[in-house]
Amino acid sequence: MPPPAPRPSSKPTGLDCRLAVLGADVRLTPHRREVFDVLAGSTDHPTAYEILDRVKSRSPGISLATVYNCLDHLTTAGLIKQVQLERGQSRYCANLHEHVHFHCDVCGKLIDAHPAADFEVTKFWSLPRGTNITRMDLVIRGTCEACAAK
Amino acid sequence: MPPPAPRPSSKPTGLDCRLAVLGADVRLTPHRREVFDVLAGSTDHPTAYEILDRVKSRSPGISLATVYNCLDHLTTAGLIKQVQLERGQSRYCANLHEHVHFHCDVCGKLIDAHPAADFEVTKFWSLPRGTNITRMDLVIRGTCEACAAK
DNA sequence: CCATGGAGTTAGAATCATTCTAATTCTAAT
DNA sequence: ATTAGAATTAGAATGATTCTAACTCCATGG
Repeated sequence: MPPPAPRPSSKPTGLDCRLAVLGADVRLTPHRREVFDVLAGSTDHPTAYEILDRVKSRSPGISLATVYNCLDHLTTAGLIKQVQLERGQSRYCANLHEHVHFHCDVCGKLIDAHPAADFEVTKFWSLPRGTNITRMDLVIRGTCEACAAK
Repeated sequence: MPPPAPRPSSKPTGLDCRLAVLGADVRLTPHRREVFDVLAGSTDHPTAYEILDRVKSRSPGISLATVYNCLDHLTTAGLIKQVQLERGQSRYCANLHEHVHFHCDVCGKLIDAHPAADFEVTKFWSLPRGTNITRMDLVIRGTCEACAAK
């Protein structure tokens, strides 16, 4: 069967508002908005389950499936980042400034590290000609201040 | 009860041989050896399950649990690296030269990228004083040569 | 205004990767 | 040979995520 004709994009009214400032293209439904707000108000890179817990205080009825759904939409739109450190749960982060992550091998804490100087991937690693780079995820690992002091 | 006295480290004989060249400290049992060999002979960063498949041709009886067990030991010993790109399966890599990974968002291919110049994390990202860095994992994302050409 | 359709939401089931458990086998040092 | 610790195993258990199918909501068009 033929693919369905693309639906004419509706004007942003009502729920169809967008975070224009950030150039993102998602409908910010109440749940998505709350998930985003919770994440924006957290600095500890919560897991999906932790986010559910925090969103519940405002929207008691929300389900984990919806949290995952919202997180996926927000990630696709570039409003948040998914951080995959190791096997198991993904963590999420709404720090939209350019940054990388430091992970303490001892206590497991995740710390944002902000750029001190401009950095160009291609200066340091060679990739096949024609490769198109869109972004990079850097995880620095070691022992954090507090754990190193012990 | 008192902790058991540390077992006197035995001399490497028989299976207790070690990959001295690499400075690793694991007993290389036949299975671990085979898992390592399969990985060393692969450039496609296989998953645990793919490794099982490949090892099976030599050791038909090996189980997935043993593959995971071997992979964990080899990873701990620093003989291989575990690469976590996204939710889902971990991938493994026996490229022991310093390198980072490029991941194609279109076809999912994972490519090793080798350093072209010396790189110091602390030149580019600021971390709290006292932080002790032991290693870093960089994933560059974008579109690979072949997919970009389309 | 009401009907329609698409997107959002939901609970719960299903899936998938990984880890655990308990029994068994192997290895190296008594 | 005996023994203790490590490795291995199958299968069960767990945990995170995704899927499914029903349901709701809103914007649009008749």
